[in-house]
Amino acid sequence: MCQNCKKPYYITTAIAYTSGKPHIGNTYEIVLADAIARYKREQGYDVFFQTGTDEHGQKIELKAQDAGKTPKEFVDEIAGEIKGIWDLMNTSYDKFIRTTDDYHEKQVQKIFKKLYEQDDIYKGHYEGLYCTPCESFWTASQVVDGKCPDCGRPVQPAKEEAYFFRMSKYAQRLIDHINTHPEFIQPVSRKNEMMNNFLLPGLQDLCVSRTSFTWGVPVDFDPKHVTYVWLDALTNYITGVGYDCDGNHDDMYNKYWPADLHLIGKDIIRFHTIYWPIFLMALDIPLPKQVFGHPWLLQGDGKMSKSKGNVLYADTLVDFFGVDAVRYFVLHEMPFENDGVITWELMVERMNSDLANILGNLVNRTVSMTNKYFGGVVENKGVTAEVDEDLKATVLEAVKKADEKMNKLRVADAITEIFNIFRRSNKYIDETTPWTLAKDEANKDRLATVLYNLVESITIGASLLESFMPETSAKIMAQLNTSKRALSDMDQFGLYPSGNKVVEKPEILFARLDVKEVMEKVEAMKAAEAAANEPAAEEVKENVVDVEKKPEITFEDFEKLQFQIGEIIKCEEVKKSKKLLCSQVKIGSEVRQIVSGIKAWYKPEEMVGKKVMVVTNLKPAKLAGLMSEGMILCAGDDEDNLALMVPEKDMKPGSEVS
RNA sequence: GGCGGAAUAGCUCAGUUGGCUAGAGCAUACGGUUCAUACCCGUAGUGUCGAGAGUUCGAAUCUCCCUUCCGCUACCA
Repeated sequence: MCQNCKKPYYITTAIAYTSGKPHIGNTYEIVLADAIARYKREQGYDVFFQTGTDEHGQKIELKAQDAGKTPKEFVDEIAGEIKGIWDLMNTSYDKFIRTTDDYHEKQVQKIFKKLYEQDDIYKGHYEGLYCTPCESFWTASQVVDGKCPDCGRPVQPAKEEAYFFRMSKYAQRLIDHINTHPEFIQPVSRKNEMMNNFLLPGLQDLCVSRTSFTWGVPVDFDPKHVTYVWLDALTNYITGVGYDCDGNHDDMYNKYWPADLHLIGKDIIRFHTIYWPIFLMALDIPLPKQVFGHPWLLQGDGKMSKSKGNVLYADTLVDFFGVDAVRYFVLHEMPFENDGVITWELMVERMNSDLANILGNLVNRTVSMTNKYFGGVVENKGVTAEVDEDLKATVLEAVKKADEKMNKLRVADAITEIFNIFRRSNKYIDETTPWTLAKDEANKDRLATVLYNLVESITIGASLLESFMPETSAKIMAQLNTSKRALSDMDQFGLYPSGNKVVEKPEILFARLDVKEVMEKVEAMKAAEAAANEPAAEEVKENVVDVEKKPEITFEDFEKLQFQIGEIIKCEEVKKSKKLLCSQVKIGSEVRQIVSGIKAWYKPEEMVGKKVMVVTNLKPAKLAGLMSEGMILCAGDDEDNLALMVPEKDMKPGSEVS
């Protein structure tokens, strides 16, 4: 590499799934990546920042169908919406890749073929290990007594073929890599989880193709298969920079791969730290340097979900607070390892105390005083006092500390360090009391120096802020009539051009908000939304769950099942298990013991007395050491809600359901 | 059930290899100030550092045990 060339830095986010509009939790990731990317540019790296969309899969095929669109039309629309939000948030990505881009699909096909030809991928046969009703495949170790671990029915020879990747072949190499590169998985606590749960017990082979749907990248040598999610999605990180399976890589690829950082949600750490590295090993490509699984941004009243009506979208928040306030909030409120919380009240609080009071007001009072006492001219007269030293030290120290925090990806902590500059500056005003100095002409030069020091401190602080709040940073620079200070110049204090003139009238950067007023607006907005959704038939369509379809069965198959009403007469927790409840259920004249995995949704005492629908001719099985003679039926959706099936009228226990 | 982590002020958390009266922010109360967006600055706090035992001159920090919570995972008829 040449001496004058900047060091490359390649950062990616996960690609967003185009099944719907991303909420603020999803948006957090791109903002976080943007802050890191912008900061790395400040540090002098040649940054390439890639994001994009994951657009294949059965769920999208079904959603498109419901919307009366082709899958491509559907994903075009959603991808556009996602890109719109990324742009709204002022994120500086260099590339927006879509898994439906033709160069990507082409490479996925080549990669699939290559891996197949070198025997890393093989066509699987599930003889004796396929459960037809569950439409699931099991490995020998998963099958219990020759029966499906899911439903307990005997597993049968394969009916559907699929391609598998031999994960175990590379497991040891990956274990060694992780052990010798402690920075690879961040935060480190995740490393143990991956090791103990997957790598050390032995990796299962991974299914990499599907025949049950068609909206995907076809396997070109066996077209009834489409590539299943991970081999398609993960490879975006290399195809986006011009990887070519035949070796004719784009220069971009040679320059930027291996990636410096994959920024992803903690839910997909496994795929990025196990499957992805192994795919790369199979392709004989270097591994990314670091994978950071960030925590989640949660609503105060639980996980965001449409049915709860508590989903927050970036654009809604921006309407209330503005882009930079939202950026500030998600970046500041999210710790490194634990989940962060977002509520309207917290947003208002941060907005008022940090942005309006500490930062906005500081700029405002400084500019005002400069105008009032010196007609806007900022001049360093060099009349120093002891307090100045502490101010300077704090400012220069904050620059260093923020830099250290950013190098460790501690973005929230870095912001806190920057705000220490503003806090210290406010204190400096109180210590120097410019309004007192102004009363005596003899102190004029001291007063000028004080204001110069303030303007200089704000210039440095606001320059640092650029990575996190670019618009605000620019606005402050405009008010101070200067340009952004380079990071490399921040090791000294006093570069603000003496004699420069600030704007005449300070513009309010962040207006204080009244919590009550905001909450009233929020309630009004929610009410309007509810009213708009209520009568609409689309609502029904919107609020549905799509599940993988099971093969058709005959009436004879159905007749094999027996359903009856059972009354729960006793119910207690299964102590050994986290999820199980053990119920005594009266069905006709007999009482059966049934174990169900519903502890998270129902307390034993609220189960008692309920009449429920039971599958009564299911073969008894042992669960956590207890016999279970049947199955209590429940409905579950994609948002983790669960409801018992109870008869619409009161029925006698034992009544048959047909 | 397996593996891992956590428990510190009202709230959110920080506390490096054991070492002086245990810290920050927010919220609260009181005081100061008036350049500024009723802002800013200062002071005050309360803490059996989850319970118990141990090692040590000395433990928030190390060991053991208990309780509670969380994460991943298995099971979830």
